[in-house]
Amino acid sequence: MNIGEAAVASGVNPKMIRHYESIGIIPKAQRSEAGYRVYRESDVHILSFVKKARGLGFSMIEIKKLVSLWRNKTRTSSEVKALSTSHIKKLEEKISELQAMVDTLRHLSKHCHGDSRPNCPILEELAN
Amino acid sequence: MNIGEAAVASGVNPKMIRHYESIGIIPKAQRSEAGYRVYRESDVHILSFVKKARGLGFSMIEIKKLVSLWRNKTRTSSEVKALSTSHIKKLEEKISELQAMVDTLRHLSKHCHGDSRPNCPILEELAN
DNA sequence: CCTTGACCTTCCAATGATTGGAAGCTCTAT
DNA sequence: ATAGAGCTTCCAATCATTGGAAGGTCAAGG
Repeated sequence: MNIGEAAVASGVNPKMIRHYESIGIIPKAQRSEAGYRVYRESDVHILSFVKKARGLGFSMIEIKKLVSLWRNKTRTSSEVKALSTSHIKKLEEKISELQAMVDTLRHLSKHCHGDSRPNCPILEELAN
Repeated sequence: MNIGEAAVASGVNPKMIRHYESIGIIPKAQRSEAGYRVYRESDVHILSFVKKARGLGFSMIEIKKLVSLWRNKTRTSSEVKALSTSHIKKLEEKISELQAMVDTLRHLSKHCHGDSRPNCPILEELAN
């Protein structure tokens, strides 16, 4: 499989596949005589894994750990769970932060006439 | 006021003040004979405005618009409200996205024993 | 056989907001 | 006079991703 085919098969585009290789997330692909990267099913499997993990918001560093845990048959599920739990915590902190912004903005917007007059509680709040 | 004093007064550190100047968020500060940036109360006021807007998650581009609306006495509150509303929408989309991740992860974590065994539904999910 | 176009390679750069450091100048206080 | 704090500019790194340029390779069709 060429990188383009692996990209279609995994849902990770060629640019990112090369990038993941360069930062060590995935092992260095074998090369054809002409220097083209060559992929097997197992490589596509790793790429799909990475894609799913990205979809759950894990950082590349965390994904590197997840991949190595996945590959390591002597891992303990507690290691995986710890990684997941701490990630959930970070996500929830971020959500709280964003929700607080929304709450503030909603409150301010509610009191903004939104008409042709210049008077606006949103700007007033920012200015104080 | 020097940049350091303006930083304390506004809560925006000197590095960021220079950065905001360089990208045109705030007007270019006047200079002392020695080339030091000199700030007045009104400059600090803008900086505080920017800081508050950042705290509400607005992007620098949006903040640039907000500052210009704030400075423009012929603005309409509908312009401000539109900016705020579209920002709220983006925030809520982000929250939904993060919440979906949390939901999935919580579900997977719940079924993960988190003990010394290697078996782990989190990895299994990522691998499928 | 040769050309065309699609694909591959590497390298460099940009995004957005922030932070860090280096090298060098200015100010203040001792 | 000198030390130390603060200022200046410039360059670089973060994080994940995307874009482009310049050049090599492959497969198909004339």
